[in-house]
Amino acid sequence: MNATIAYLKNCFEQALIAAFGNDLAGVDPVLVPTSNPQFGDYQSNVSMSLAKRLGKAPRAIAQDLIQKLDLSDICEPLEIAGPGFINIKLKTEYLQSQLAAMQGSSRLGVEAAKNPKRVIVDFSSPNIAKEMHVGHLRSTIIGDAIARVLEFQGQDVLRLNHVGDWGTQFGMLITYLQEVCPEALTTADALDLGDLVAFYKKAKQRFDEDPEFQEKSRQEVVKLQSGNPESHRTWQLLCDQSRREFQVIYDLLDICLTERGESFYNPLLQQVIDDLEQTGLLVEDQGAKCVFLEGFTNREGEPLPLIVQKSDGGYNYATTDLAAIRYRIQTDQAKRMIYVTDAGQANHFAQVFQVARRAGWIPEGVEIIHIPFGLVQGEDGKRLKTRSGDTVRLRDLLDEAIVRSRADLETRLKEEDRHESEEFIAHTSQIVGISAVKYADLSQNRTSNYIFSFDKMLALQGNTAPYMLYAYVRIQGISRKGQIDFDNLGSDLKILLQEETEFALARHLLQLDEMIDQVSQDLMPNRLCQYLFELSQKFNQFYDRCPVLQAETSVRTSRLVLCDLTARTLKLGLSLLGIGVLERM
RNA sequence: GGGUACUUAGCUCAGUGGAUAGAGCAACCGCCUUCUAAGCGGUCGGUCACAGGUUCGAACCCUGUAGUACCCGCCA
Repeated sequence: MNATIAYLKNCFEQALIAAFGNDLAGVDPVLVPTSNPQFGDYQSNVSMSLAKRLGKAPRAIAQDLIQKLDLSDICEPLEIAGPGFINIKLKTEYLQSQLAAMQGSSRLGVEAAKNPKRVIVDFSSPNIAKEMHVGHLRSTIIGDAIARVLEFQGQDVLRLNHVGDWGTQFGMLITYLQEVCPEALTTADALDLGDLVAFYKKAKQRFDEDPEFQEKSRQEVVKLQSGNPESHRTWQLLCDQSRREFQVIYDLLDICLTERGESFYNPLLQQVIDDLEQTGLLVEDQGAKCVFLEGFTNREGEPLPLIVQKSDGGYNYATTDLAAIRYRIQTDQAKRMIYVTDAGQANHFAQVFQVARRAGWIPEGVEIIHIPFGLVQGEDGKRLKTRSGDTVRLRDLLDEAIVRSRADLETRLKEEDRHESEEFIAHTSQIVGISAVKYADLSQNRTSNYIFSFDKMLALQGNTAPYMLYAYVRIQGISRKGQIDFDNLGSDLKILLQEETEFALARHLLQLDEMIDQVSQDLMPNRLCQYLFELSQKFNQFYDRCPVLQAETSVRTSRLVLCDLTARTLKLGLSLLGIGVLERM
């Protein structure tokens, strides 16, 4: 547990000073989990790195260091191995007591943050008047998982949905609707959102080829942005409708967001320009107001501008993003701002962050980071499309996952001659299907592109959601069979570690808090997935080797605690990924 | 042309300075009178794109080369 590594680190730091003098104060003892269980639990690699500095052989350094260390309360005697590694093996009694403490903790031994910070996670961000599509999948799933991990830590998390609810698309759309479907401008739900999307595409086409239409659209935007009541009402209608459609998907995914779209920052945009002017960063170029960037150049090697006010006086997304940064710092009091968008926007954010920094808008101690992720690709390695070449609607994608998982389940029920209620089948298929989609996405290193495959994510074996859900179900099976109430196993339970698989499982369980701490720092949910997958594997190995219910009383109790801890860890870990568990499947 | 990211087993991917580079899938071989075999064990499989450099130690850091993807002045 964290407490363990922190304790060891402290001991090593003192031993370094005791052995080699005050010069070594502040040297990192390089304590890491061992690369191989045969080396124990942790290893220190500090001796090798000090060889040159101290002018001694690494093994001799390790020897000197060990003499100043007394860890006999929690560790077996330290061992020096290879070129000078110091291997640390925790005592069995220590592991057992740590497990008992974990068992008695409602947070499984994971401490809450001591100084909670206001953190903003900006994710999902679909566009009004368009449907959510596969492009929104990763931001939504990854952003939610990151928010959940930080919330579990006790951070004060604000989940913001920066929806595209402003801008030129509305001018086009309103102009087009005036022509073909005027009732949609004044009546709620006169159109299906799907139709709206089709209209949007046609409007865009008209916009691109018809100058007269273009001009009308621009005027519509101006009308809207200048607060014309009629335009505003139409805009409101379109937004409401889209919002309800988004909510269907968020409900299906069990994701909570606070909507604060681009329009929210509208009243703040002029101030951004004025303040940039004040700082002296603002330059007028070809009629547009911009800030010239450092480290970004065009074809000719000249500095690239970030345009914050177009030559027609309009603002663009850079302006909105700058206004949002200011608002989030000044009003929301954010100390950490996390933007979960695709890697293609890396440039844009680097530029906007640079301007905000140079303008002095990001105070000391405020962190602002872009969390990029790669494309979702089809099995052909190209951007994921439907067979007809269209963008894949998120709704269709999720429905298909559920339909497929239901088909799998029904086949299985038939094979095993099991009979289950419609409610059970529907619920199980939904959890399995949605979990599979989420887990497949999260288990991948987010920075790389990822190949979407229903067959792989729904596979019952391997690093998939169903495999882990099954491990959880197995534990619930023990509970049912033995009529065990895991919540009331009793107090003062003794844990006895004897078998290899018990030790492996126990050691893994005790790494939970390190894992969560790491994910909260590097914001890589795939590490948590890896941890949970390995936990499931280690549990299945234990389950295979160690009978639980038939064991004699003291062993049985101890193994029941291991089962309970595994189940609770899986449930917690999966919940941080936005994935629910099942009692049976 | 510039920028950013990527290139690891047949396939999909982990592994952001430590010991013999790992997992899943696929293929093959075993294990159900015993808590759900949706499981477990085993075999096979690698010039970590290539070439230099830094380091006691490099898949990982630096430089260069090749390939792939994405981005590059008034869309978001």
